[in-house]
Amino acid sequence: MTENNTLIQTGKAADMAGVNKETLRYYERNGLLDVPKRTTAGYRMYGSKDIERVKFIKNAQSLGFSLAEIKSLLDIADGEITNREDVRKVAKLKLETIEEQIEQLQSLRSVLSNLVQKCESESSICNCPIIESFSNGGTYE
Amino acid sequence: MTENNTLIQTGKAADMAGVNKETLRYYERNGLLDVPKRTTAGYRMYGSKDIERVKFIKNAQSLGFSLAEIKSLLDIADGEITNREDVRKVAKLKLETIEEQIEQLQSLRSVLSNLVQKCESESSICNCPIIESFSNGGTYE
DNA sequence: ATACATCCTGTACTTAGGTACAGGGTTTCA
DNA sequence: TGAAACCCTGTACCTAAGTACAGGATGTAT
Repeated sequence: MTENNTLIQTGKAADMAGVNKETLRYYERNGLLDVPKRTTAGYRMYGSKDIERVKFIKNAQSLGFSLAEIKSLLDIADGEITNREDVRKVAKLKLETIEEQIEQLQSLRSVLSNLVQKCESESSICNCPIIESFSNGGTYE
Repeated sequence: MTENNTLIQTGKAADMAGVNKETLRYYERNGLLDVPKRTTAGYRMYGSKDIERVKFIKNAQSLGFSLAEIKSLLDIADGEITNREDVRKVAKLKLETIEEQIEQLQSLRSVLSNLVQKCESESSICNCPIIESFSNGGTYE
């Protein structure tokens, strides 16, 4: 295992995770991050897991998940939801969302790449139907 | 073509697009929606294209795009960006983003579906590594 | 002709997700 | 031993993306 148990303080941790120091405090306040260990002087000390976790949060955010949704995802991962039924229920719901998102992104991708190709070959301004093909491409009625 | 040229007013349009009336005004103010036709009394009248457009915006938002990004996407579709070079540049950039997002979602999907399966078969609480497999699964250093 | 649902404009408020001090305590290094 | 470079808490502020009036006009059904 590539475990690394050295602890670092707020500034470094924030840099490594690619966020602001205050963001770490904010996530802590909102239960997205465990309360970290402290030195006797009260300095927060973070481990590599914490940094991974923050990166995960940022990733998930860029995919359109809200912090509340991300929290529920992390709660599953943490085993904080102890009822097996609940785990399955939540995970399955997320799975459905994710599958829809993938489909929509794929449809958007094909439209865009089509557009790029047309723009590369044709000489007239291409009036491609991004909206038409996407706004109904998903799972909306 | 399944064209439908009947115009409807704000309340109905908002309902059909699944948004608040004020949101339509907000989008109009921010250039995401064309200024609509008006009756002599000043009532806004929307067509089916407008509704599609709003649905598109909502879709794209749920995928993590900001309104600013969506606007640039729509500007391409509208042919508002007239320089072919620019169209290609913007579209290609978006394409890259989209591809990354798809990859990340796929990786998250596999972790989650794995989790669901394990939860269905094993009897101990599964401490699955959602974070580990996802926080570095993308294109982050 | 009057009630009731809609619409208009403008401005103010709200929520999520941070970000930025102010005022004060450590640690480190010369 | 004191300046630099960290850290702490609390509170205030900020941006994006809406959402909610207030105060007034319009349209429609009885």
